[in-house]
Amino acid sequence: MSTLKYAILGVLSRSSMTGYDMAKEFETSLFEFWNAKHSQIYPELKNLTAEGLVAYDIEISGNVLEKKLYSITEKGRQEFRKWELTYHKLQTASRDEFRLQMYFAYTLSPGERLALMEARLAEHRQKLEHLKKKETQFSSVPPKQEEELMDYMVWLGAVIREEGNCSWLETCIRCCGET
Amino acid sequence: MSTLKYAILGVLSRSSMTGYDMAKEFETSLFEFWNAKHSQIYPELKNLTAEGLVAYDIEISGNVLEKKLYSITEKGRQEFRKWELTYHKLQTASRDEFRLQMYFAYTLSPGERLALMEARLAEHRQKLEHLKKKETQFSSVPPKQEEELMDYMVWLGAVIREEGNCSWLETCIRCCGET
DNA sequence: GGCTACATGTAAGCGGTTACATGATTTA
DNA sequence: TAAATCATGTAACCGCTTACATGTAGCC
Repeated sequence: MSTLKYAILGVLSRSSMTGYDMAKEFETSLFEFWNAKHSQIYPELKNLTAEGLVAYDIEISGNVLEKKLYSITEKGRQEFRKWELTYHKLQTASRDEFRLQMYFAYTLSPGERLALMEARLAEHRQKLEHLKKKETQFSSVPPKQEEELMDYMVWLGAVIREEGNCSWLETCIRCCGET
Repeated sequence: MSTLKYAILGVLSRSSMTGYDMAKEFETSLFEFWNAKHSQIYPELKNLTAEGLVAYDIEISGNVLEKKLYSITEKGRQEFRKWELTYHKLQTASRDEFRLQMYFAYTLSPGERLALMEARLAEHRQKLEHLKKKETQFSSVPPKQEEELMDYMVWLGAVIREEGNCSWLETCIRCCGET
């Protein structure tokens, strides 16, 4: 069973929602480590329903619009817990176009190389800044409540990753300057 | 044009080789930031040949075996340089099953959570150790020669990434211990 | 002679993106 | 009443993985 299915089960284990809401959930809360568009979510929800891992109630919004409010079933919770307990080995590093470009950047002049790295650093710094603004959403650091603690941990993971990206590029830029 | 094509052009800009050699090159030198199997490489080389960006000479190995030794063409070099000079914006964060699992780990007991994180930390520490062993391959730190300098930079990027992963997990584990 | 590595391809299938398609509800 | 958002789907396509398929060369 693909990871997307577990992502959906996980989201539904937090709270019931429509496919539409779920697409927004991926865009907002999960975007740092997973993503899925509605075109992938709707068919997957259909499959999960067929497998009995989720179920939906139809809610009427306004006069005629039928919304499908999905919930996780007991069978779904069991299946999800099995995945959640399984340790999944580290996969091969994900594709990174920028690092690929850097690897071949010996063909560029120091100035051309520097321009790419400065642009990248600016983006990572902006992302880091954006992440740090979110720190205030936590009641304490680290939070005591379990659900919030995990939110904090993945947030911290993103912060540390961005700090690493920044310090890497800063070092690279310093190296370039010596040339 | 997909990134794989530029990866291939980049590899061939370093030195001419067969599709088979290239698959090994991806497995060894590039695996930290890109990957491609021979089943993807051969068709792509065919396309690139049709586009006139690469060309091959047939070499006879032994008595009958025909090897295709691929080289980048001048047109290929131009096309590659254009890509190499282009700044490509930061994409949405790549999918990370472990972080997804952590996000939902509030459903687990502290002990169950800890087991996952300890296992992960062990893998990252091992990878970091493995990376650090490669430091000796550089003539100096940082290297003066351009090609080696870029090898060093991507290596450093991998080291910093792994150090970040380790320190993130160490913090997470410490947090768990306080619960 | 047998095993491993070299060498080149194709086919099926999966996960994901982009685009197509439709219509209701809410808000300005 | 127009625009933005809510809401649900399908279709075509792309990049990549796994498996299928074949045969040669070098080494023990």
